[in-house]
Amino acid sequence: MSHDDLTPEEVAKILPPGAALGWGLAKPPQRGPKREMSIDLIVKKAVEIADKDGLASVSMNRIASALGFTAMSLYRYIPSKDDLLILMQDAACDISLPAERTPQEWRESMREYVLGTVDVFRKHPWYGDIPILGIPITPNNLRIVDWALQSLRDMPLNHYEKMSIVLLLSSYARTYGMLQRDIDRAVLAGSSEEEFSGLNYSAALRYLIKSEDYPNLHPIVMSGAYTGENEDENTVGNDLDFGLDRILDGIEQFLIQKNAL
Amino acid sequence: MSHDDLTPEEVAKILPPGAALGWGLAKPPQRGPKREMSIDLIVKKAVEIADKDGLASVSMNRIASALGFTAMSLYRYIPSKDDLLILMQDAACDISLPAERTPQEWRESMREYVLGTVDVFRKHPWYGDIPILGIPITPNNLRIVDWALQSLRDMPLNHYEKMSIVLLLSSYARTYGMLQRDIDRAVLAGSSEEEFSGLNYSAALRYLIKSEDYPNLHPIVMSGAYTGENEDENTVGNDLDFGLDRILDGIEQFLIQKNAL
DNA sequence: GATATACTGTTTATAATATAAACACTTTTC
DNA sequence: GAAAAGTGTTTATATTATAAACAGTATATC
Repeated sequence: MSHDDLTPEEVAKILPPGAALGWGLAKPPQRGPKREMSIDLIVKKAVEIADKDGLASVSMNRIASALGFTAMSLYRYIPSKDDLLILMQDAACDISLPAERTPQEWRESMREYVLGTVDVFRKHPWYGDIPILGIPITPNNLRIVDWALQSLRDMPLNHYEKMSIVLLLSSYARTYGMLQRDIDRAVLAGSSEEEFSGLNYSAALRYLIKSEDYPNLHPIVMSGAYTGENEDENTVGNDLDFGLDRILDGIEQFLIQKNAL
Repeated sequence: MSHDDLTPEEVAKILPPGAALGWGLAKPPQRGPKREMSIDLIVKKAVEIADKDGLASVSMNRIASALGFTAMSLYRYIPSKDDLLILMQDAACDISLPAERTPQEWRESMREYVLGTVDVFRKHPWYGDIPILGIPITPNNLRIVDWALQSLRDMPLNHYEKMSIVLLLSSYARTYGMLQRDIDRAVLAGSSEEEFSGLNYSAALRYLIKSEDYPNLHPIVMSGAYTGENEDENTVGNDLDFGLDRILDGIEQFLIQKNAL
């Protein structure tokens, strides 16, 4: 249980093939013709296509054609499309991390982490479309987890408390990353931010939302706040910052209660 | 802007077809043969299939076959699969809401809302697979938004502040709903909860996570806390409750600051 | 009652998907 | 030199959403 002496081959067998490839655990072939492609090249091209045209446009054929090969050739490098997705996900997590911060700057550090993670979703709008099949186990993804933990390093919290806080932050980052991405996407699709926020639907909602059926929502729709009209009257400002401030306040309460501050 | 006198037909034109159908804004056909199906029947069957075999198994052919018709017949009722997805989403939101609570019980009320929303994801594991294309605009979905607002009704907050808090809660519910669903899914797929939590990968991670590369994560992986070994040593308990408590604490701070309590 | 109109469900057709199987080559190992 | 392992390609399969054309049916208007 605690004494583990595994060979790289054994480790590769435990992990999903895509993850094993991400860790570079596949030993290069000894015989046969020289390879004309590489895993990196394939993943890079797949990411490029996804960035430009979305995850749905990433087909084996499209990738291979862009590289000047046939679809089937890719299977000599990556066993399935699911494994390719794992590799793409990890590639998107290959970001440069900011310098470490002092323990007193835990709030800034956490904010930096959340904003940095949101950025992954904005840079790679397809990132959130890949389903989560488990906890992070690929190298770059884990590097980000390590980054998130940095802000808590010297706090008198146990491992589980630290992980729960990181999970809370990463969840928040994921949600807002996807929200932000959806807005970007709607804007790009030409439907404009107005359509996304619901501005176009204002009139329809005013007709449909009766105060009998929706007593609490009714006044908000009527005021135009639900669909984001009169954005200048919005005292809250950025929703992302608002929610993040509440979460950081909540964490602060916990840290005080734990005598960690 | 504030004086809107729209006919149902005009409202139907503003909304996406799926949403218009959800609101019952399509006038029944006047001529032609009697319809042998109905929108409700189709959506119900689609939900049934998705619940059993996942969203990917919901094809026009599969739905129609299950009802004893051909795939193309469905297009006489719903113009596209995207519109069907909107209707499925709204159908999943057709849940029974608990009794109202007093203003002092705002914490319980919010908790109830979050847990109720998480339940939608667990009951309909496909729910989170449908991409969000904008703010809620369908009847049952908006009923849930109305429910969430109830806890804030008598608080001295403006519309934007209320919506931001609801967005924070609903985002949290979404994240944990999907997380919970992913765990359920992994268990169902036979890979067992252990595989999802990463227990199966413990040995591999202990080999891969070097303290030089992952200084903050290293001790957590080595202790087994990352992969959830020794769950009995976990002092935090349920991650969902932990994060929710932090968020509610953060909201409480905000309410105090606003003299709302 | 006749006819035009609107609507029904069906059949046929299309382009795209992941990937399995068989193939002819090529490089290394024995 | 022969065997083994690996290369990229060709061919084939089952599945997808939905467009177009069809024959039949119920209603509206003459």
